[in-house]
Amino acid sequence: MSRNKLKLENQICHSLYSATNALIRVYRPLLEKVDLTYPQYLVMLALWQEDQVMIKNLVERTRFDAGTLTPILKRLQTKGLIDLVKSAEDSRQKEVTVTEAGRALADVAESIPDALTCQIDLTLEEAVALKQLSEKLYHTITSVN
Amino acid sequence: MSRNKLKLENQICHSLYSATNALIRVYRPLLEKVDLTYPQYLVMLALWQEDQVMIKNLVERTRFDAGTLTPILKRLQTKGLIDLVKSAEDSRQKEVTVTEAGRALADVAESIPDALTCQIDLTLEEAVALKQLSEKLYHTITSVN
DNA sequence: GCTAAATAGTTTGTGCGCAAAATAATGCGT
DNA sequence: ACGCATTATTTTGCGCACAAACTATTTAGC
Repeated sequence: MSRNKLKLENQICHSLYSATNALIRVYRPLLEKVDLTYPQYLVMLALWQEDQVMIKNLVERTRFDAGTLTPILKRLQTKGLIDLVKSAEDSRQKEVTVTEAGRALADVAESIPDALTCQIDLTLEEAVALKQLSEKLYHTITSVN
Repeated sequence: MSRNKLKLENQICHSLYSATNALIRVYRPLLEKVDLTYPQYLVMLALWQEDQVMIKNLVERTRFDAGTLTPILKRLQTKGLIDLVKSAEDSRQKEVTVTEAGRALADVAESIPDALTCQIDLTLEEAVALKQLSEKLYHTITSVN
């Protein structure tokens, strides 16, 4: 059997890729009630945990590319969910703050994680294993630098 | 501890999402020698296994949206790797065929899977588990319809 | 046989994802 | 103090990802 390694069904990345996209498709209707895309939601999750941080900090926590984050933040600002203020100490940096409206949105978002869990038919053990393996993959890849 | 469920580090999807993106970033330099993006590479993998198929068949096997696949196929055609011919029996359909140049590219692509494996530091068991869990997630999500 | 529904594929518009280049401000060496 | 590397962020350009609307063809119902 030649070219086994080139077989689509042997590609971990294809499974990971299609599962991720499918999962985000499940999120989409749930995120409609907060009017956020999944990447925007991730940024808000990070900010609900800790805001008044520089963009650099969000790059680390969300794992987004800086070039990706800039337009996302601009859209969140346009929606009135965050404020972006040039830092006084170091004017290269910008501080991101959640507005009152942005903070109020967290109440609406509270129901999303449970609603999602209902739609993915994995046991808790499977979910934890999947998360841990993904984390390990991410860290082994990004630490090779 | 309030809002635990909204914590970024409890989000499976964030781990999956960032791991997938990181993995595709590892692919990018490897795919340079065949001048393909990762999605284009996935389509070629599918076609190297079986071509002379309709686009519908590729939608199933690659799990790409039809609207995503159309421009990818157009680019592969522009590169001279595939031919697209309107079906004689059912002229709504198009048959996709790998050209000679497209088939020759498989020889170059042969080295990619091994090169990739070297860069991700997972054991075989972990890789298999990650793939199987991703597959299960994908299937439970997409069968809910 | 004609109309209505279904199917295959394309188009359009918005939003990432990211490499590479650009911009701007800070820090460092001497 | 002056130039030069570094750092933070933005811009540009291309390629997905996908919902929704559209086109063209085939199939089904009657």
